[in-house]
Amino acid sequence: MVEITRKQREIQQRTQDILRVAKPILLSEGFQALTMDRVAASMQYAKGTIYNHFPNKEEIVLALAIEAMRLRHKLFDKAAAGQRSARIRLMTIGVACEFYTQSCPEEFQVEQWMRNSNIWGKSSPDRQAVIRECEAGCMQIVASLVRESLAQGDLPAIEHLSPEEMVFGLWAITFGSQILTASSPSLHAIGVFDPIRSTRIHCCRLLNGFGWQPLHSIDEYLGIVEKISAEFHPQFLQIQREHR
Amino acid sequence: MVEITRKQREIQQRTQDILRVAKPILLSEGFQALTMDRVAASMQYAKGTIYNHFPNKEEIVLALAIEAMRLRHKLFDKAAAGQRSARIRLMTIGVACEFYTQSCPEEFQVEQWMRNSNIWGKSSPDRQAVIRECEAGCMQIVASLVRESLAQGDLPAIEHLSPEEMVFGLWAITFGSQILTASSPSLHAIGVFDPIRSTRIHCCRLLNGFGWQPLHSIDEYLGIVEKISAEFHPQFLQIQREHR
DNA sequence: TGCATTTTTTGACGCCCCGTCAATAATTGA
DNA sequence: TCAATTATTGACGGGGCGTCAAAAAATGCA
Repeated sequence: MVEITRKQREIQQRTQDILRVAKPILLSEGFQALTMDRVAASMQYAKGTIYNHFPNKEEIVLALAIEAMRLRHKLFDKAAAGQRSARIRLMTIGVACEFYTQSCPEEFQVEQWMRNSNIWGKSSPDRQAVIRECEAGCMQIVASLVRESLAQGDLPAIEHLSPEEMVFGLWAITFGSQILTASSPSLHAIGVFDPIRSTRIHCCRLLNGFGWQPLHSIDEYLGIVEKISAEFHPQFLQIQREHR
Repeated sequence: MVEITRKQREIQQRTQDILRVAKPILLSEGFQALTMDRVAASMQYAKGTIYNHFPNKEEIVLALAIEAMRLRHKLFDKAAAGQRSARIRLMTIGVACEFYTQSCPEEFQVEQWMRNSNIWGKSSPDRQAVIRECEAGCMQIVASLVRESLAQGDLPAIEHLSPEEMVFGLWAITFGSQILTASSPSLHAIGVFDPIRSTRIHCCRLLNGFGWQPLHSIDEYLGIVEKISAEFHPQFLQIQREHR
């Protein structure tokens, strides 16, 4: 079962090689520049061989997206670990999101490609399922922090929102900000100069709004986030490196 | 100058006809099903004629997106008009967003296609500029409500955020929620059953967090939003109809 | 080692789409 | 009426997708 022949290893390796070739093409020239012929040619294989690994080019993008989301998941895991309060660990996840978007721009970009309905729609249910699992996994990490706080009493039970719905709010604002930042070049022109800072502030307001103890003033909050950021940056970098 | 010959009118009409033919193809079968040959064939024109109207199919999508965003803009205008307090009118814009996403799903969908980097990247700077103007116009409507409230004293000047950055927060959470709702079929499985209600609550928290008077309890807020929704729904429907 | 069988690789092929452009048709206006 | 202008047409070159029969390589068995 666990036995893997040399041949099988070679094939797995080639799958990796294909991804390594495809990624820069996708990132620097876009999806439509990513052609099977081109991938094959630049690896000195025939096109048919590439099709042995991926049934179409959309699957290549999804495979890249799975790698990207695994990295995101690892960052979340690291952020959520440790002995600190759930609120602090939640903030650390926010920092992880910032790290991911800023220091892993390629992975972030790949995630955006994956959300592209052209691509998503043509990919296989199998890979779609993996991605959904990964997404749900990330969600679970956050949701369990919320539940932990509820159990601890730091976070009052709220009649209006389930833990998951609270996560949904944080998720929406973080995700929405990042998408807008990435896709709205007019933001700066419009008067939003430091979207990361704005997003932090909005998250703080949301957490305080939930009544999540201890409440932080904006300045306190920003200070703590800075400290967390400085502390975790090297660890996140390490994870990013290990991710190959 | 204002004179338009019969011929020119015919041509403008045909541009419209092309859009009417293209829209359902795009919406029901996706971008890749939208081919110039197909559009031409289903209108009984030669392909070249279509190319006289649009230099490529991406432009068709952008033209549809411009129509969609014009509708959005009109809804925002209606929502922001009237004599009520700026806070209420801002909430009405939130309701307009909900209406747009739910009752104009085709337009909402087209906006998503437009954001697709394949499509955006191949379209002309002219149409891109129109879209950006439209986006900025919507942003301005909201930002001016914020400024109005600052001037009135309902909204305390905040040392941390400019009006635009406050809008950015509302925009991010609304937009983020809608995108997640539209593109994350796992949401329901994850425990978020009523994303619209959740989003309303998060917006309320944000507004209260800004110290925007009068503060509303969640229940008050939800009640007011319901009332606004009931009141404006017919008007919004009217605008939608007039929009052809 | 030799040979038959299985597995893998290859690239030409059919199909379809894009965007062009010379030829044709329609319209205009004098 | 007819020359000049404008609009329409669809065949064409270029290129990508995904397939598949044939060729090559690897494997296993005597």
